[in-house]
Amino acid sequence: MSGSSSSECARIVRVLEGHYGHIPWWPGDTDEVLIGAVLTQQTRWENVVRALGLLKENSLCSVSALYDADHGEIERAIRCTGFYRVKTKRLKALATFVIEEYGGLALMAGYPTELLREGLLRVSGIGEETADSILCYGFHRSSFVIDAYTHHICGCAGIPEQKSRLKALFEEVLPSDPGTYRQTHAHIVEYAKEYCGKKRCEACILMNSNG
DNA sequence: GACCAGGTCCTTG
DNA sequence: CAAGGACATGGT
Repeated sequence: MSGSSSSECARIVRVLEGHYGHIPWWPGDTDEVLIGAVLTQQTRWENVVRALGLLKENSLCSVSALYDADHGEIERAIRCTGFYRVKTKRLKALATFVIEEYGGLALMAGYPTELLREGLLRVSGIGEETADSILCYGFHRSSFVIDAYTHHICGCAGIPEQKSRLKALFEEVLPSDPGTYRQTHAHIVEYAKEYCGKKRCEACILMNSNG
């Protein structure tokens, strides 16, 4: 608890890897990851899964289908994720970006990570976390995701930094391998869900006392 | 019934 | 630039 921030990051990565090992996380094709990344904004993943199921039943679970769909039918399918009106607009904006700027996901996949990230951040409703989730889980790029859980856990571990700083720290510490990026983020979120209660956060106690 | 969830945008100070 | 509110449904 007295090391540099980057060594603290490395410690988190090491400890959680030992604790969880490999866990499957965010399976699904690129279309599904893009859509899920928007739907999960400020929303429980279980509700996102339901919405993805409804989208599939209505043949709407793809970027190209959303591009063609009416707002009403999208809203109906994703209502259970909350913020359904604004999320429908965001999905439409994202689909429009992918189709009109790149001609589809397959072509988009041929471009470098930084270019894609800049583009995604220009889409209304796509912020840093959503963009990085799309890059990391949808396009298998080494772009580390800092979400609320990660931010919180880093605070527990004695790294009270801004999200942008944390992203740089993890990217400095991790090997440049997309699989490791995905796995590490998954570990952190699983750990947070397991140990961060509402009233008292057990993770803060565990991570400070011991490695 | 209050409180929170794997954010982002817009408005204020 | 930091802080606060809006967006909305579903679970505890």
